[in-house]
Amino acid sequence: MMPDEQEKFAQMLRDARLRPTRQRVALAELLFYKGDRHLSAESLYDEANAAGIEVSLATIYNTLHQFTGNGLLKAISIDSNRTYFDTNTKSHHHFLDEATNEVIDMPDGFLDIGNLPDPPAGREISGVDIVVRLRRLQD
Amino acid sequence: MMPDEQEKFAQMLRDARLRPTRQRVALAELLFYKGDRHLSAESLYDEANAAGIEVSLATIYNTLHQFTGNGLLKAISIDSNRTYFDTNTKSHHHFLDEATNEVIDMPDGFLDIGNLPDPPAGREISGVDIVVRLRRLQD
DNA sequence: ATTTGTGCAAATCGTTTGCATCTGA
DNA sequence: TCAGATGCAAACGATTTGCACAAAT
Repeated sequence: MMPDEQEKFAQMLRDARLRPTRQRVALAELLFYKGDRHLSAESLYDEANAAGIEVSLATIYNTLHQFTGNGLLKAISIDSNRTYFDTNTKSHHHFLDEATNEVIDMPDGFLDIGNLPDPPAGREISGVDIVVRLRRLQD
Repeated sequence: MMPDEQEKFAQMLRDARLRPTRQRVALAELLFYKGDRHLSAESLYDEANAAGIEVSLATIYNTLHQFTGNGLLKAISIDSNRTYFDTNTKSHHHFLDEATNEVIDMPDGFLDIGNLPDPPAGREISGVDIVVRLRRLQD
Protein backbone atom coordinates (compact mmCIF):
# COMPACT_ATOMS: atom_id res chain seq x y z
CA MET A 1 0.00 0.00 0.00
CA MET A 2 1.31 3.41 -0.86
CA PRO A 3 1.97 5.86 1.96
CA ASP A 4 -0.66 8.30 0.79
CA GLU A 5 -3.21 5.47 0.74
CA GLN A 6 -2.31 4.71 4.32
CA GLU A 7 -2.75 8.35 5.19
CA LYS A 8 -6.18 8.34 3.60
CA PHE A 9 -7.34 5.50 5.85
CA ALA A 10 -5.60 6.97 8.87
CA GLN A 11 -7.57 10.14 8.28
CA MET A 12 -10.80 8.17 7.92
CA LEU A 13 -10.10 6.72 11.36
CA ARG A 14 -9.28 10.08 12.91
CA ASP A 15 -12.50 11.44 11.49
CA ALA A 16 -14.32 8.59 13.22
CA ARG A 17 -12.48 9.42 16.46
CA LEU A 18 -10.43 6.26 16.41
CA ARG A 19 -6.68 6.14 16.80
CA PRO A 20 -5.07 5.09 13.55
CA THR A 21 -3.12 2.14 14.84
CA ARG A 22 -1.23 -0.17 12.54
CA GLN A 23 -3.91 -2.86 12.78
CA ARG A 24 -6.84 -0.53 12.29
CA VAL A 25 -5.30 1.14 9.26
CA ALA A 26 -4.52 -2.22 7.69
CA LEU A 27 -8.01 -3.55 8.36
CA ALA A 28 -9.63 -0.36 7.11
CA GLU A 29 -7.73 -0.77 3.88
CA LEU A 30 -8.88 -4.37 3.48
CA LEU A 31 -12.43 -3.36 4.25
CA PHE A 32 -12.79 -0.17 2.27
CA TYR A 33 -10.30 -0.30 -0.55
CA LYS A 34 -12.57 -2.39 -2.70
CA GLY A 35 -16.23 -1.63 -3.24
CA ASP A 36 -19.12 -2.64 -1.01
CA ARG A 37 -18.53 -5.84 0.88
CA HIS A 38 -20.16 -8.13 3.41
CA LEU A 39 -17.92 -10.09 5.65
CA SER A 40 -17.71 -11.95 8.90
CA ALA A 41 -15.04 -11.66 11.56
CA GLU A 42 -13.58 -14.95 10.51
CA SER A 43 -13.42 -14.07 6.83
CA LEU A 44 -11.71 -10.75 7.56
CA TYR A 45 -9.26 -12.58 9.77
CA ASP A 46 -8.42 -15.02 6.99
CA GLU A 47 -8.07 -12.20 4.53
CA ALA A 48 -5.75 -10.31 6.85
CA ASN A 49 -3.60 -13.39 7.31
CA ALA A 50 -3.47 -13.95 3.58
CA ALA A 51 -2.35 -10.34 3.15
CA GLY A 52 0.43 -10.83 5.68
CA ILE A 53 -1.17 -8.56 8.28
CA GLU A 54 -0.46 -9.67 11.83
CA VAL A 55 -3.57 -9.19 13.87
CA SER A 56 -5.35 -11.34 16.42
CA LEU A 57 -8.93 -12.50 16.14
CA ALA A 58 -9.78 -10.55 19.29
CA THR A 59 -8.58 -7.38 17.60
CA ILE A 60 -10.63 -8.20 14.53
CA TYR A 61 -13.73 -8.37 16.71
CA ASN A 62 -12.81 -5.21 18.59
CA THR A 63 -12.17 -3.36 15.37
CA LEU A 64 -15.36 -4.50 13.68
CA HIS A 65 -17.38 -3.36 16.67
CA GLN A 66 -15.59 -0.06 16.99
CA PHE A 67 -16.02 0.64 13.29
CA THR A 68 -19.69 -0.23 13.61
CA GLY A 69 -20.12 1.99 16.65
CA ASN A 70 -18.52 4.87 14.80
CA GLY A 71 -20.53 4.58 11.63
CA LEU A 72 -17.88 3.04 9.39
CA LEU A 73 -19.66 -0.31 9.17
CA LYS A 74 -23.16 -1.66 9.58
CA ALA A 75 -23.90 -4.98 11.27
CA ILE A 76 -26.47 -7.20 9.61
CA SER A 77 -28.33 -10.14 11.18
CA ILE A 78 -29.27 -12.21 8.24
CA ASP A 79 -28.11 -15.56 9.33
CA SER A 80 -28.47 -16.51 12.94
CA ASN A 81 -25.07 -18.18 13.16
CA ARG A 82 -22.66 -15.37 12.49
CA THR A 83 -22.70 -11.63 12.31
CA TYR A 84 -21.97 -10.01 8.98
CA PHE A 85 -20.62 -6.52 8.60
CA ASP A 86 -21.49 -4.37 5.64
CA THR A 87 -19.14 -1.71 4.35
CA ASN A 88 -22.10 0.07 2.82
CA THR A 89 -23.60 2.06 5.67
CA LYS A 90 -26.29 3.72 3.60
CA SER A 91 -29.84 2.42 3.93
CA HIS A 92 -30.23 -0.44 1.52
CA HIS A 93 -31.50 -3.99 1.33
CA HIS A 94 -30.16 -7.44 0.55
CA PHE A 95 -30.56 -10.60 -1.38
CA LEU A 96 -29.59 -13.77 0.41
CA ASP A 97 -28.62 -16.83 -1.56
CA GLU A 98 -30.00 -19.63 0.56
CA ALA A 99 -27.69 -22.20 -0.98
CA THR A 100 -24.42 -20.44 -0.26
CA ASN A 101 -25.41 -17.89 2.40
CA GLU A 102 -23.98 -15.21 0.17
CA VAL A 103 -25.29 -11.71 0.85
CA ILE A 104 -25.78 -9.47 -2.17
CA ASP A 105 -26.62 -5.78 -2.11
CA MET A 106 -29.85 -4.86 -3.75
CA PRO A 107 -29.41 -2.08 -6.28
CA ASP A 108 -30.61 1.30 -5.11
CA GLY A 109 -33.87 2.75 -6.21
CA PHE A 110 -35.86 -0.42 -5.84
CA LEU A 111 -38.28 -1.60 -3.22
CA ASP A 112 -41.06 0.82 -2.50
CA ILE A 113 -42.63 -0.10 0.77
CA GLY A 114 -46.17 1.06 1.11
CA ASN A 115 -48.77 0.82 3.82
CA LEU A 116 -46.48 0.48 6.81
CA PRO A 117 -48.52 -0.23 9.92
CA ASP A 118 -48.31 2.14 12.87
CA PRO A 119 -45.79 1.02 15.41
CA PRO A 120 -47.02 -0.16 18.82
CA ALA A 121 -47.65 2.62 21.35
CA GLY A 122 -44.67 4.50 22.73
CA ARG A 123 -42.35 3.37 19.99
CA GLU A 124 -41.23 4.71 16.67
CA ILE A 125 -39.77 3.05 13.63
CA SER A 126 -36.01 3.27 13.56
CA GLY A 127 -35.42 1.31 10.40
CA VAL A 128 -36.69 -1.31 8.00
CA ASP A 129 -34.58 -4.28 7.02
CA ILE A 130 -35.57 -6.32 4.01
CA VAL A 131 -34.03 -9.60 2.95
CA VAL A 132 -35.09 -11.18 -0.32
CA ARG A 133 -34.28 -14.88 -0.17
CA LEU A 134 -33.12 -16.58 -3.32
CA ARG A 135 -33.15 -20.18 -4.35
CA ARG A 136 -31.63 -21.92 -7.35
CA LEU A 137 -33.91 -21.86 -10.30
CA GLN A 138 -34.99 -25.44 -10.79
CA ASP A 139 -35.77 -26.84 -14.19
CA MET B 1 -54.58 -31.63 29.19
CA MET B 2 -57.65 -33.55 28.16
CA PRO B 3 -57.20 -36.79 26.23
CA ASP B 4 -58.97 -35.46 23.14
CA GLU B 5 -56.65 -32.46 23.15
CA GLN B 6 -53.71 -34.79 23.22
CA GLU B 7 -55.19 -36.72 20.35
CA LYS B 8 -55.57 -33.51 18.37
CA PHE B 9 -51.87 -32.75 18.69
CA ALA B 10 -50.94 -36.39 18.09
CA GLN B 11 -52.86 -36.18 14.84
CA MET B 12 -51.13 -32.94 13.90
CA LEU B 13 -47.84 -34.77 14.29
CA ARG B 14 -48.94 -37.78 12.28
CA ASP B 15 -50.08 -35.44 9.54
CA ALA B 16 -46.59 -33.95 9.57
CA ARG B 17 -45.12 -37.49 9.38
CA LEU B 18 -43.67 -37.35 12.85
CA ARG B 19 -44.20 -40.03 15.48
CA PRO B 20 -46.36 -38.66 18.26
CA THR B 21 -44.04 -39.32 21.15
CA ARG B 22 -44.82 -38.13 24.64
CA GLN B 23 -42.34 -35.28 24.40
CA ARG B 24 -43.42 -34.11 20.97
CA VAL B 25 -47.09 -34.10 21.89
CA ALA B 26 -46.39 -32.13 25.05
CA LEU B 27 -44.22 -29.61 23.21
CA ALA B 28 -46.74 -29.29 20.40
CA GLU B 29 -49.35 -28.42 22.96
CA LEU B 30 -47.15 -25.77 24.55
CA LEU B 31 -46.33 -24.34 21.16
CA PHE B 32 -49.70 -24.40 19.45
CA TYR B 33 -52.34 -24.29 22.14
CA LYS B 34 -52.07 -20.55 22.52
CA GLY B 35 -52.04 -18.15 19.58
CA ASP B 36 -49.05 -17.11 17.51
CA ARG B 37 -45.80 -17.15 19.38
CA HIS B 38 -42.10 -16.53 18.93
CA LEU B 39 -39.73 -18.46 21.10
CA SER B 40 -36.21 -19.69 21.48
CA ALA B 41 -35.08 -23.18 22.39
CA GLU B 42 -34.18 -22.01 25.87
CA SER B 43 -37.51 -20.33 26.50
CA LEU B 44 -39.43 -23.39 25.38
CA TYR B 45 -37.26 -25.48 27.65
CA ASP B 46 -38.01 -23.25 30.61
CA GLU B 47 -41.69 -23.30 29.79
CA ALA B 48 -41.70 -27.07 29.56
CA ASN B 49 -39.98 -27.35 32.91
CA ALA B 50 -42.44 -24.95 34.48
CA ALA B 51 -45.29 -27.07 33.10
CA GLY B 52 -43.78 -30.19 34.64
CA ILE B 53 -42.86 -31.73 31.31
CA GLU B 54 -39.70 -33.79 31.47
CA VAL B 55 -37.70 -33.20 28.35
CA SER B 56 -34.03 -32.56 27.66
CA LEU B 57 -32.64 -29.53 25.94
CA ALA B 58 -31.28 -31.75 23.15
CA THR B 59 -34.79 -33.00 22.49
CA ILE B 60 -36.08 -29.43 22.45
CA TYR B 61 -33.61 -28.62 19.71
CA ASN B 62 -34.39 -31.81 17.81
CA THR B 63 -38.09 -31.15 18.05
CA LEU B 64 -37.88 -27.51 16.98
CA HIS B 65 -35.86 -28.50 13.93
CA GLN B 66 -38.12 -31.40 13.03
CA PHE B 67 -41.19 -29.21 13.37
CA THR B 68 -39.52 -26.57 11.21
CA GLY B 69 -38.55 -29.14 8.60
CA ASN B 70 -42.09 -30.41 8.48
CA GLY B 71 -43.78 -27.05 8.16
CA LEU B 72 -45.14 -26.75 11.68
CA LEU B 73 -42.81 -23.90 12.62
CA LYS B 74 -40.81 -21.23 10.86
CA ALA B 75 -37.30 -20.23 11.92
CA ILE B 76 -36.54 -16.52 12.00
CA SER B 77 -33.08 -14.92 12.03
CA ILE B 78 -33.71 -11.56 13.54
CA ASP B 79 -31.08 -11.45 16.16
CA SER B 80 -27.75 -13.02 15.44
CA ASN B 81 -27.37 -14.58 18.87
CA ARG B 82 -30.20 -17.04 19.03
CA THR B 83 -32.67 -18.61 16.69
CA TYR B 84 -36.34 -17.83 17.18
CA PHE B 85 -39.12 -20.09 16.04
CA ASP B 86 -42.45 -18.72 14.94
CA THR B 87 -45.65 -20.73 15.31
CA ASN B 88 -47.18 -18.67 12.54
CA THR B 89 -45.95 -20.30 9.36
CA LYS B 90 -47.90 -18.07 7.03
CA SER B 91 -46.00 -15.32 5.22
CA HIS B 92 -45.92 -12.30 7.48
CA HIS B 93 -43.52 -9.75 8.84
CA HIS B 94 -42.20 -8.56 12.16
CA PHE B 95 -41.54 -5.65 14.40
CA LEU B 96 -38.44 -5.91 16.54
CA ASP B 97 -38.20 -3.92 19.74
CA GLU B 98 -34.53 -3.03 19.83
CA ALA B 99 -34.57 -2.38 23.55
CA THR B 100 -35.95 -5.75 24.61
CA ASN B 101 -35.35 -7.89 21.51
CA GLU B 102 -39.04 -8.72 21.58
CA VAL B 103 -40.44 -9.91 18.25
CA ILE B 104 -43.96 -8.80 17.41
CA ASP B 105 -46.06 -10.00 14.49
CA MET B 106 -47.10 -7.35 12.07
CA PRO B 107 -50.83 -7.37 11.46
CA ASP B 108 -51.84 -8.89 8.15
CA GLY B 109 -52.80 -6.80 5.20
CA PHE B 110 -50.06 -4.26 5.58
CA LEU B 111 -46.83 -3.74 3.76
CA ASP B 112 -47.19 -3.56 0.06
CA ILE B 113 -43.83 -4.12 -1.50
CA GLY B 114 -43.46 -2.61 -4.91
CA ASN B 115 -40.71 -2.48 -7.47
CA LEU B 116 -38.87 -5.61 -6.46
CA PRO B 117 -35.66 -5.90 -8.46
CA ASP B 118 -35.07 -8.93 -10.63
CA PRO B 119 -33.08 -11.61 -8.87
CA PRO B 120 -29.57 -12.38 -10.07
CA ALA B 121 -29.36 -14.83 -12.96
CA GLY B 122 -30.26 -18.46 -12.33
CA ARG B 123 -32.11 -17.72 -9.14
CA GLU B 124 -35.63 -17.01 -8.14
CA ILE B 125 -37.13 -15.27 -5.16
CA SER B 126 -38.22 -17.73 -2.52
CA GLY B 127 -39.41 -15.23 0.05
CA VAL B 128 -39.15 -11.73 1.43
CA ASP B 129 -38.47 -11.10 5.09
CA ILE B 130 -39.11 -7.68 6.51
CA VAL B 131 -38.17 -6.52 9.96
CA VAL B 132 -39.30 -3.12 11.15
CA ARG B 133 -37.03 -2.02 13.97
CA LEU B 134 -38.56 -0.04 16.82
CA ARG B 135 -37.02 2.27 19.34
CA ARG B 136 -38.48 3.92 22.40
CA LEU B 137 -40.15 7.19 21.58
CA GLN B 138 -37.99 9.85 23.13
CA ASP B 139 -39.41 13.07 24.43
C1' DA C 1 -38.30 -56.96 15.97
C1' DT C 2 -37.03 -53.02 13.96
C1' DT C 3 -36.88 -48.39 13.49
C1' DT C 4 -36.91 -44.04 15.50
C1' DG C 5 -36.56 -40.91 19.42
C1' DT C 6 -34.53 -39.45 23.82
C1' DG C 7 -31.13 -37.93 27.26
C1' DC C 8 -26.79 -37.16 28.84
C1' DA C 9 -22.33 -35.39 28.53
C1' DA C 10 -18.81 -33.96 25.74
C1' DA C 11 -17.66 -31.37 21.71
C1' DT C 12 -18.03 -27.39 18.60
C1' DC C 13 -18.47 -22.77 17.00
C1' DG C 14 -18.81 -17.91 17.13
C1' DT C 15 -17.86 -14.46 20.21
C1' DT C 16 -16.37 -12.09 24.55
C1' DT C 17 -13.45 -11.20 28.49
C1' DG C 18 -9.46 -10.66 31.81
C1' DC C 19 -5.25 -9.26 32.04
C1' DA C 20 -0.37 -8.42 31.06
C1' DT C 21 2.10 -6.06 27.61
C1' DC C 22 2.80 -2.74 24.00
C1' DT C 23 2.02 1.71 21.34
C1' DG C 24 0.61 6.16 19.70
C1' DA C 25 -0.36 11.01 20.85
C1' DT D 1 3.75 9.73 30.25
C1' DC D 2 -0.11 7.10 30.07
C1' DA D 3 -4.74 6.39 28.19
C1' DG D 4 -5.93 3.42 24.98
C1' DA D 5 -5.00 -0.79 21.98
C1' DT D 6 -3.43 -5.46 21.30
C1' DG D 7 -2.82 -10.48 21.92
C1' DC D 8 -3.29 -14.55 24.26
C1' DA D 9 -5.77 -17.93 26.49
C1' DA D 10 -9.52 -18.94 29.10
C1' DA D 11 -14.50 -18.33 29.56
C1' DC D 12 -19.01 -18.23 27.45
C1' DG D 13 -23.52 -19.19 25.51
C1' DA D 14 -26.05 -21.32 21.93
C1' DT D 15 -26.22 -25.29 19.44
C1' DT D 16 -24.78 -29.98 17.81
C1' DT D 17 -23.14 -34.61 18.23
C1' DG D 18 -22.03 -39.48 19.76
C1' DC D 19 -23.77 -43.03 21.84
C1' DA D 20 -26.37 -46.05 25.09
C1' DC D 21 -30.97 -46.70 26.43
C1' DA D 22 -36.06 -46.40 25.77
C1' DA D 23 -40.29 -46.09 23.26
C1' DA D 24 -43.20 -46.37 19.08
C1' DT D 25 -44.79 -49.06 15.08
